[in-house]
Amino acid sequence: MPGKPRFTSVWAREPAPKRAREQPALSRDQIVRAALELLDAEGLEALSMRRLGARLGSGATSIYWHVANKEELLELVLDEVYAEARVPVPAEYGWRDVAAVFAYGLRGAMINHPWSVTLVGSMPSLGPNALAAADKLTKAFELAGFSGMSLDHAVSAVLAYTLGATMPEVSWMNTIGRANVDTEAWMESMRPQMQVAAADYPELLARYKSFENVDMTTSRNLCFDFGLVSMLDGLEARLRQR
Amino acid sequence: MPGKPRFTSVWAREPAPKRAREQPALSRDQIVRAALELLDAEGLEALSMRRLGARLGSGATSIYWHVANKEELLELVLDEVYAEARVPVPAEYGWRDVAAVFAYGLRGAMINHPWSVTLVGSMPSLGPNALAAADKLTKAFELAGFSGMSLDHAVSAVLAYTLGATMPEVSWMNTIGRANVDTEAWMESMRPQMQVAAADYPELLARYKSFENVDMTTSRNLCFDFGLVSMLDGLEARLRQR
DNA sequence: GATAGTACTCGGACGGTGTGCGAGAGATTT
DNA sequence: AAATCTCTCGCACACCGTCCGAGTACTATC
Repeated sequence: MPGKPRFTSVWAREPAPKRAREQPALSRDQIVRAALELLDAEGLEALSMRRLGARLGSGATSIYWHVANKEELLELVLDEVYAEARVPVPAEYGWRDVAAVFAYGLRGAMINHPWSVTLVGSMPSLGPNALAAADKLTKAFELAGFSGMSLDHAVSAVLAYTLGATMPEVSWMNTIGRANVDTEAWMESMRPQMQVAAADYPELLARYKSFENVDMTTSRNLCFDFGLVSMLDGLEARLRQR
Repeated sequence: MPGKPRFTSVWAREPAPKRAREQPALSRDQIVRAALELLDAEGLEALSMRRLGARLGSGATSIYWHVANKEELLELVLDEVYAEARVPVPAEYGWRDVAAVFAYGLRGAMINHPWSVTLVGSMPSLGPNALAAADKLTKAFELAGFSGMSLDHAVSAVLAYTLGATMPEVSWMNTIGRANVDTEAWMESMRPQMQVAAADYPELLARYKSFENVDMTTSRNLCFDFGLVSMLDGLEARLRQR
């Protein structure tokens, strides 16, 4: 009897049955680390169980002893990205600083691991590192005076903006090709297509043309900061009015 | 000679060579429509070229005459989601109303088509409908007094928040299972795992427990609204101070 | 009306994919 | 010594995206 569909996630299962043999030759951590390397080096679609097995010097199906699914493996790897975004301890900094450091940290981590943006769209982030980050953020906001529903909502808002702002950025970089760090070059290479695409929107095109000679990454940073500060300002207003 | 890697996207190619035969038996629109149906009915991983071909009553490979790639097909389908988010004409409403209607519209469209969240993480949104929405939003903001870089940044901020807030919501719903509209039921079914996952964060758990008896969807709506209004407030402050 | 060309359709095949299964190896426990 | 547990892995299955080339039907030209 299948019963009602249950909620499944790596985080709901025992991480490892036990420590039995001295050297299990393969371990969950090892697998996750190797997967991370492969992903960083060759991207999401280069990660197959066979390739991962080869990199680990073991059979492809051996992995399935330590991990139930490919999807579970991806959950584990995604949480590693959240680990890269450090959150300062709440008591020592103001809530705005905590939020900003976290936001920049998460953005940086996602940019460092471009494959992660595809994953955040595919699965919820319930890993220990994601939870820890959310918890610390919540504590900082609580200390600042947020309470009740507003507390959760404020945390969610910062998280949402950070994710939503970073995702298209990285998505862009992904389609351009990760090897191409030369921003000027790809800007040049895509202009003709851009004109075709935006032919119906002369204003939009004009705007993008005017950005040609500003550095792309700093421009992106400014844009991110603008939105982040706006969000924090909006939250602060809500904090003061009560 | 491969040359430098070019920027490729559906939107940069000729949409259809010409109209030659009376009834080409298959058309790009038809394909996109069928794909949409299949996606809505059975989700992203149920969409294969063979299944799509079968649904169209044609061979799987026939599709490749009208569409270069599966990925291109997905770009086309994703843009259809943006089409579902109507943006009121700028001149008749204030910028906040325009932004809010768009944000709610896009969120609704993504919730209606849960597979879309995976796609927005995988590819940039450069389709005509996405561009049209961005253009109208920009016009409304310009009318309101935003200018220069702030204009783009403000539009990006609203877009980013909307995407980032909706994505986790839908991601959640996806893993729970789309057929399960009964919010109470799945809330019940996942509580034990939730406790395991959040065992290290008693405060977090306590907070979620306190939400047990409020309706999940209205709670989500409130959360979305909170963040959106905060963002708009922040933007408005920036608008006034100059 | 014959001929050439264009616009499509489609079956077959190729090289991949995730993963269930069962046989086995080696250490530990009884 | 026997049984049990932990872990590895080759094989096989069903399915995937898509290249290729032959085949069909319609249009344009002579």
